[in-house]
Amino acid sequence: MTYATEHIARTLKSAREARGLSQRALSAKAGMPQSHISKIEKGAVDLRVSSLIELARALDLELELVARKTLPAVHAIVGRGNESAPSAAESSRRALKELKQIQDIAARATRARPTVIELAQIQQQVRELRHFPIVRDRLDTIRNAAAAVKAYHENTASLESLQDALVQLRDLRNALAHALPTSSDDAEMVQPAYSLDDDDHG
Amino acid sequence: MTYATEHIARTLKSAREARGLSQRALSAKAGMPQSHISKIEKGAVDLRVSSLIELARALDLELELVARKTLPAVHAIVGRGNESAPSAAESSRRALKELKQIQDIAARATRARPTVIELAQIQQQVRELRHFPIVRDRLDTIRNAAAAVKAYHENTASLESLQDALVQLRDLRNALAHALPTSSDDAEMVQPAYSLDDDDHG
DNA sequence: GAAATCGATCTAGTTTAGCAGATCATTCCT
DNA sequence: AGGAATGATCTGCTAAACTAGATCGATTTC
Repeated sequence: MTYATEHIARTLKSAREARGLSQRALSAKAGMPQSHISKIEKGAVDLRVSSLIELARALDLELELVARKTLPAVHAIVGRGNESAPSAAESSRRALKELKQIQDIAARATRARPTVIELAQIQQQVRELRHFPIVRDRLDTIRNAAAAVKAYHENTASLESLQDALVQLRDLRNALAHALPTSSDDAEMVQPAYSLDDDDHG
Repeated sequence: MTYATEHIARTLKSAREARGLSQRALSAKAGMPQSHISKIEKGAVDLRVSSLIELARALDLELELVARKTLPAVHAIVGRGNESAPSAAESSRRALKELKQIQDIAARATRARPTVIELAQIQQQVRELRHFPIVRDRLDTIRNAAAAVKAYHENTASLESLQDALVQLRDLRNALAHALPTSSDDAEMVQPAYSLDDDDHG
């Protein structure tokens, strides 16, 4: 009961944050009180399917019932590999913390200088990066970017260095995205579309 | 509210039938009263997520929240095309009825002669065939198979003709399965795996 | 005709999601 | 110090999911 429910809760929460929505903003979109969303994301409620669908729709997500046999293929597309990799998850925990820092600093810097669009773009990149399992050897890139944003915020660095950081983050995101198992690659490794139900000749 | 809920109801029902489970058998597996399952499959209730998950698990299904952008790719794997094709659905209604007949006759014949494994295999084939959108020009194959099973059941045909029918059904199933959009075919038509969230540079 | 199994439908009772709306502690910005 | 926005946490209240279990008509088999 608790495991799958919490998984959904996490998915909803991170989807909301990835879109930069507050609980209140989402509550308006989905047509339910913010207090309820808070409870949902904490896994404190066992929602009804209609609520889950409404919430998912507001987040550009869709509810699907997939055969367990096709799960690997589906996850390859949807992008999982997170909670199935227990050791990799640990290595990316530090990266997540770092990303969170960048987000904070960038948000602050944006309020100080709202005209600098690079700051918004950096926030966007970071938002997306939070969804990839970051490998250790890429952590430096993130640290460098964090330092760059901080330095720019404190007026000890030029706009150029900020743009550099942005490019680095974008490259990292694209590299990670392409590193995911693509459909063309493992099209033959994956469960074919026609063995949906049971096995033959039981 | 109603649309997506009913879609889930249909999915659950056809998954149960595909596995040859009765509502009572499923209720035992999922740990809920048969009366409740009946209501669920009729779309008369707005279930809680925990119930949906329990039910799905009992049917070897898994609940997934997928980004709307990846829906075409996911459907290519999971296998849709059913309810999205309104005209093709009509053409396969007759086929479904025919399949249902084969299932009935084969079940009866099996009880009469439990040692004939071909009968069980035919039932299995039919069970799987029910999940494909049958095109008109394949209907004859099904009709022929139905006649063959009936004739065998009534002792007016040999075991050989029954085996022929089985081979025909198997071939049909495989042909239909391969006719589905395979991953290798439209791998490039499909949403790439890396545009999960929003678009860049909003 | 009897027995079994199927899905649908009722009764009655308990639990809980969901709503409306207020409150609170944090945090950040002026 | 004040103001704005964040997420978490309360208070009723109502609607409905869920439980346990019995019953029903239809099929099907013996």
